[in-house]
Amino acid sequence: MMYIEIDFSSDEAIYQQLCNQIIQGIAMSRLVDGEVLPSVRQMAEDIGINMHTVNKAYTVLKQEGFVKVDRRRGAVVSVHADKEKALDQIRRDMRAVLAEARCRNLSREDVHRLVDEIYASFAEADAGTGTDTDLPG
Amino acid sequence: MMYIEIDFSSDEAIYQQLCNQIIQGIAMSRLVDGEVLPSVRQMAEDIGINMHTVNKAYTVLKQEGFVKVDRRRGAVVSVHADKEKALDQIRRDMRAVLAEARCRNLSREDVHRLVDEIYASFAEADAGTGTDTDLPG
DNA sequence: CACCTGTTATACAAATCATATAACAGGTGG
DNA sequence: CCACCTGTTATATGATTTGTATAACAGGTG
Repeated sequence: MMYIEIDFSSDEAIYQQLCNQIIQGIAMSRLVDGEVLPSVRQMAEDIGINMHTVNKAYTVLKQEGFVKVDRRRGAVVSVHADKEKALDQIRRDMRAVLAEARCRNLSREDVHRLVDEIYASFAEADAGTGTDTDLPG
Repeated sequence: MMYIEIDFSSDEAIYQQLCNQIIQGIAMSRLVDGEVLPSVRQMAEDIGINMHTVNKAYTVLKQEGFVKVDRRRGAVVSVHADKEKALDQIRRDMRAVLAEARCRNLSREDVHRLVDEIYASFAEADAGTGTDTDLPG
């Protein structure tokens, strides 16, 4: 199972951090389609938080289509989302980030480099798994 | 003054929406360095929200270096932020957005196109102002 | 039938969000 | 000096969110 690390001093909600880390885990192929996440009780015990906080994270992930629930197994990674459906949300979020970036005098090229850097870091952990990526070199 | 539009049914906090729209206004050069924002009381009345909600937004913008306060004039747009100081936050936010994008099967090239599209939209309103941009064509 | 899943119902404390009324400190202009 | 404008602060209140806690329920497995 992948490492989950929660920053309890962060202003970001615990369930939100958990969601983000799982999504990033999927992006890095540390979590692959069909993989079973730890049960809400197990995950809660591992991290040292309440069961309901984990459940809330799973519920959000389910609503956003990152996991599906199999009653016999539990929460299963399931990435069958199409581009178009989620694009609106991504566009909104991206717009906010880019507005800040532009105010900080980051050029379009700077952002491209940052995107490449992060996408590369996603694929790094993915190197030996045989998964195909969109990466150059 | 630029248009501010609040979505009261949104799950995003009002002061947060206000911050984002002002930052996007700066990114689009609808708000330029030295420009005076409406007073907290005026802005609150215009939008139909409480003075303190506006004040909270201004306080956040001040802490993040987007405005400075001139006691005689009020909140003044002031973008003197260096790249490096704010880069960590941008990198974190960008990483979260890109993780979701990659899970939605957006390729690196797709993201580049999205970035170009948004950056272009920033510069559009900026077209007749003589401000130099990083845009191609 | 025990045992594992997610899920739901309550309840509770703490924090956040938005509102409201009121006052204070500093700068401007009549 | 005095109204008048700024941001700012102090309190208070109500709604919502967050996280925790105990407990129970429904469905699938062995």
